[in-house]
Amino acid sequence: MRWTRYFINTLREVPADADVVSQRLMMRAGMIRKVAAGIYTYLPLGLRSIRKLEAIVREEMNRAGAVELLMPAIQPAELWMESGRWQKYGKELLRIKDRHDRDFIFGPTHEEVITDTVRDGVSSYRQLPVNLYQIQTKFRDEVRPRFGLMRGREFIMKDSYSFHTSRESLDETYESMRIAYSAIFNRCALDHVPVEADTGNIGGSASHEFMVLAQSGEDAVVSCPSCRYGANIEKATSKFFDADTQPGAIEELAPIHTPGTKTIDDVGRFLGKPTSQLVKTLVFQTENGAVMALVRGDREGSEIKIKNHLGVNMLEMLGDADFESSTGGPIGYCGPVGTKCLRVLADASLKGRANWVVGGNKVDTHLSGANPGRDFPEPEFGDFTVVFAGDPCPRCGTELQIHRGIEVGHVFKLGTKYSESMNCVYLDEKGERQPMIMGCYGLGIGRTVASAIEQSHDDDGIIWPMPIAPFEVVVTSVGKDEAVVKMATELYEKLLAAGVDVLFDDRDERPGVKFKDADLIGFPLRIAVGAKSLANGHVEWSLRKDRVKQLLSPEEALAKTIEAAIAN
RNA sequence: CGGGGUGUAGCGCAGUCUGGUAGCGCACCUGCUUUGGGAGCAGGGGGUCGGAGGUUCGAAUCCUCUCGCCCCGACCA
Repeated sequence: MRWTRYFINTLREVPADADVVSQRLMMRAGMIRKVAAGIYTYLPLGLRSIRKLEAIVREEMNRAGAVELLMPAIQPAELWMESGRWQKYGKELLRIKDRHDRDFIFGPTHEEVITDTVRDGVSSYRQLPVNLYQIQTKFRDEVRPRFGLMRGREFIMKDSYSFHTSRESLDETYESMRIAYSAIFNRCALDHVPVEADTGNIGGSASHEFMVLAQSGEDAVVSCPSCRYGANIEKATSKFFDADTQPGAIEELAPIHTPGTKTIDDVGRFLGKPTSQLVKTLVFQTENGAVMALVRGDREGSEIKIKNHLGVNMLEMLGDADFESSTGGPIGYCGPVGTKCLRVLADASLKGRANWVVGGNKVDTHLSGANPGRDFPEPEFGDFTVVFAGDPCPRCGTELQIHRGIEVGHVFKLGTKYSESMNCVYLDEKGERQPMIMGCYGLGIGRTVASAIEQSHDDDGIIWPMPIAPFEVVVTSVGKDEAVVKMATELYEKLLAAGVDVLFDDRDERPGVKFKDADLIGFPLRIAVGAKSLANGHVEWSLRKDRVKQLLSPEEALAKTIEAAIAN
């Protein structure tokens, strides 16, 4: 491809609304163009990288035994009503009506359609397992789209769904998908880590996310530096020891006058005790009513963990308005003794501890010597707190670390959630109807490309990993000298003939402009042809990643380029 | 959904307070000079100032409504 015949528009200035590096560079390099919030055009250069990644994904999916199909972006509401997600999915579901006023949605994911497809096409255990995938544009009406391709409302995703007759079979496919995902990210030279994850809106029993570690990541990843433990902070646990707490003698329940101590820090200061020895009370509103969660004073409650434990759809901090009527105590002095809350949860770090200091459900009053089982009903113990950096690893006890990460892939064991609600069954060897056991596997295409840029760039532009670079090589002619143009054209044509993905910068521009553009777009290899070096029989060969220039004969440059390009 | 900000040429911005009919840089076109890391000079094209309504002799500027976009929070694949 010749630059002058292509469609590239690089920007010297950064668009004002781009705030992460991948978005800035993709916009400046002319790869994407914003059309509306979270909605982008993939310009020719950007589309090339997307297509290259898609090809890699197809290869690895096919290798893993998955079979490609393509489902519609638009889906009838009935399927979503059947699975129950028409109500549950919320405002992110982009809903539309057709001319007959019938309800449809733009698909954010395809569990419903694939389940409908498979229940129709599979009736015997002999046809299972099957693993189907597609690469397609998804729609999620995000509350706050941002960061370019990182969080769009319209985005390209690879999604696969597998159907099985047994847990073991699901485990096998799940494992093969995890291997395929790692292979894909490795081929893109992405520094990634698989971690345990919450299942969120999709549901199911187990799930892992593939995280690319990057400062701009929107997720927090907890990892252990010595064993392989890694988890999204939503899911992460720690082996949390409470060394300070010895059961000791059981005290009597006694009120303490604690005027003006609304926060846990106030109480700690007032009583002269570290907050770790106090109990913090959190109250949430759910669709079933108010719920209380008790955590150690120096820890933070995890809404996701609490929500999962309760099995509710809605969980939010209880507002001021109906606080007292729901809990029986004022804000700041709320506690488990005599509470009106329906359920009381307590973090595992409190288990076995005696003589709790808790809110007294009366203004300016706390209670000491509160003992579960005696002074208030035994709470439901569980892991309800957020892991902090430095907490002991749940597996080996080493201090955990927390990093920012970008979620580029997510695999789930769905079990029978959709097959049961949607009656997706097969006949087993005995002729009995059984729900299929399902798995699903998502991979964000645009997000992966953006992540590659997040991980690999410098002040001048993108440094592409060769496999997803829009072009592998740029041939830059420097000046209009006849011999230069002739040599550059010849090199370009030979590279083309050798099957190398090459762009010929044949523009009538000053060298500085061409080099700056080449660095910005980030072609992994560059051959520059200029009059001075050509007079000595040389062209200049360099890699984008180190920009070390080598003077080579045209033949050597050609051979080296072909070797480097074909190598991947 | 709450809070804050912003909308003027393809991109980055000034002009708005104090009303007088739109400007700068980049990009683009023409010419000359230049030519190995975003050239110089000269000339030129391009904007219903987000939209609607109002006030006024006159509105980018003041008022009302509305829409888009951005940030923080809440929420969430």
